[in-house]
Amino acid sequence: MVDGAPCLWQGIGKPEDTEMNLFAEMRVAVIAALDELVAEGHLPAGLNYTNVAVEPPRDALHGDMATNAAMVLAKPAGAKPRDIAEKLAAKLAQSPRLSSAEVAGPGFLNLRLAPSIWGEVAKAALAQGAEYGRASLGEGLKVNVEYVSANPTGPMHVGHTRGAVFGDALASLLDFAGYDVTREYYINDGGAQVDVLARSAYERYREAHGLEPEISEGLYPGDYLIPVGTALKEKFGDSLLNKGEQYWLADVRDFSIAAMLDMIRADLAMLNVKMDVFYSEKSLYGTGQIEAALKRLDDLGLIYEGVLEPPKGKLPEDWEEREQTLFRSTKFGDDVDRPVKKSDGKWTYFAPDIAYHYTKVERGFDLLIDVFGADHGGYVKRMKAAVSALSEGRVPLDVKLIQLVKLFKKGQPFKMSKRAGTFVTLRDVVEQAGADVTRFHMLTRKNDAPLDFDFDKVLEQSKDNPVFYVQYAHARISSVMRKARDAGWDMSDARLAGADLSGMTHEAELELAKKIAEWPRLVEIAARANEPHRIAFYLYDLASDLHALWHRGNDTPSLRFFQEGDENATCAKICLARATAVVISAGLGILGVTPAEEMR
RNA sequence: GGUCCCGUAGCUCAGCUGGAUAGAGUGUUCGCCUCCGAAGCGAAAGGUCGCGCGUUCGAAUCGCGCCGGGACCA
Repeated sequence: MVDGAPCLWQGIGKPEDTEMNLFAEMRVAVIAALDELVAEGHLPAGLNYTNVAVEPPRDALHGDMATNAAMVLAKPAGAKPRDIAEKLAAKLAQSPRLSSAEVAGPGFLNLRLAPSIWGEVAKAALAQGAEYGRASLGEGLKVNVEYVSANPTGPMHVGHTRGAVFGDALASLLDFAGYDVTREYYINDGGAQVDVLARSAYERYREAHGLEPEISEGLYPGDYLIPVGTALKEKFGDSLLNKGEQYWLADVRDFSIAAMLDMIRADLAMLNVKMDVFYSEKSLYGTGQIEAALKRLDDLGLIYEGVLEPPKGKLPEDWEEREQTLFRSTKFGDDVDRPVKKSDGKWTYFAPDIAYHYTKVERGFDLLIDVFGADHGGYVKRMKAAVSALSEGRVPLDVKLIQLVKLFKKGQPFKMSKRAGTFVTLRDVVEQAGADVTRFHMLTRKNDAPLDFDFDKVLEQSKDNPVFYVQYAHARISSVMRKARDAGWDMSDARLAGADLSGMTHEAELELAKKIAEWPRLVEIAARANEPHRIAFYLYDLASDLHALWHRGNDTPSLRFFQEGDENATCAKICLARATAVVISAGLGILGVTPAEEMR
């Protein structure tokens, strides 16, 4: 709300924390009015208002917002919906912020806001700038979002790219919705695969010495290890040559992991993905942390020695009909209990995962989110079981699975194959499409739906490319503002905030202002659902309204943003345009996309 | 065999955690460039929301069961 705006709800009181969310504000007013009806004896006391909603109606003809209050409360209040709605309408109609309140259909109350509200919305967006729409939904709760977590054994591919973009955008969205977010990457540097990495790099090291590398089956054949071999030679000279693995494995492994992580960090930077914490799996070993986590489970009576039933169908490779140490994950909804220590006394891969998540619980997070590739779907139940057990139900773990990316070139499917050398890395994608385009496009689909990525389509500059369409809207606003400044006029936010918007009455203008008014509500909905793609769709709609208004200006000069020779009128028009740009910019910011100033 | 996801206009997909006559883009048909950036705009046509049962004032949305597609266990 703009500073100094009067409290306009007569005797009802305006909530302190509405953040110019008209829908939240109106809901508070509706509930206040209901309370008055209770006080006056028209409704019984003790009604539950949780299902009372104030929403935009599907059909704009019904007004600006609608409430279902009368229908929700009819039964518990023992009254007819339309009777309640009539009384509620009479109460609300007293507000100068409403121009009408009409009962419709089975008991909807359709509300139409006073025209002056829309100007206020635009100015509120200007005044709050990048903060407009920021929500307090998260109440400062500490949430840990773990994403990417690619093995440090090679470059990241397209699948990682989508997970990285999704996790990053989700983290930003939750931050904007009022959570205290930590972005985290779990480095799988403790398992057998990093030994394979070391052996592969060692062959490249031999190659750097002019020897023929023996890249046997099971080693990583990629060219990306050639520079690592060269670097190993620079560091160790020939001191590692012709020696048994026990002499060099640890050194080469540490060196190679560091090199891979450097590469991964560079890739993430290219994609504009940020991390707060890189958490090493290896740091859990030899420090008693795995033991501590399992002791915790043991203390809760959830660890036992036992033999698992053989699974139906084909036997998994790691199944053994021997006694091993098991975690009673079935108590928390898993299908079978899971081994944490094999019969030979070694940890299973699950054990460090448990310990790692235990550190998250111990680090005081209120909510955990893991972003996994869809191929890890099988681990979801056991991880949830572990976190639920370790935190005694206090900390929820939410796992977001990222579906496959299907690549296309000129409309033709583009198969990835390591053998054929058509392995598409994150770097390939970003170099060809650009970080902004890649990010936006990957966020135009729900995380659990497959995504088509066509290198040609995403770069197309046309309306059917949402990235372009949204960027173009922002660029147009910048363009018209440049034009106004070139006329020698002050277009600062401070000046625009003083604009007289009483002339903003055309349907196309109001449409745009109403869309801007929906932004705070949309942020909450998207955050609640953990669905950043909703931001992308909203931005497309917003851009569409901007473009529509722009084109109206072609036929109707009075609707143009630039009003020749009239500074005050231009100021009023550009106030709305600038408010639109503020929201586009904030929305793109959540998606991690840079707003364009021009489209050259 | 089991687990998870999906099924909405010819095609690609949204759909507000249960609301009114289900929406965009694309494609088809029609109208529109002397006009702030046509790199488009406006309009029309197009749907048994996979099928069935249930929950209730009210279901594309929630539950159960089928059918079909995908991913994973591998």
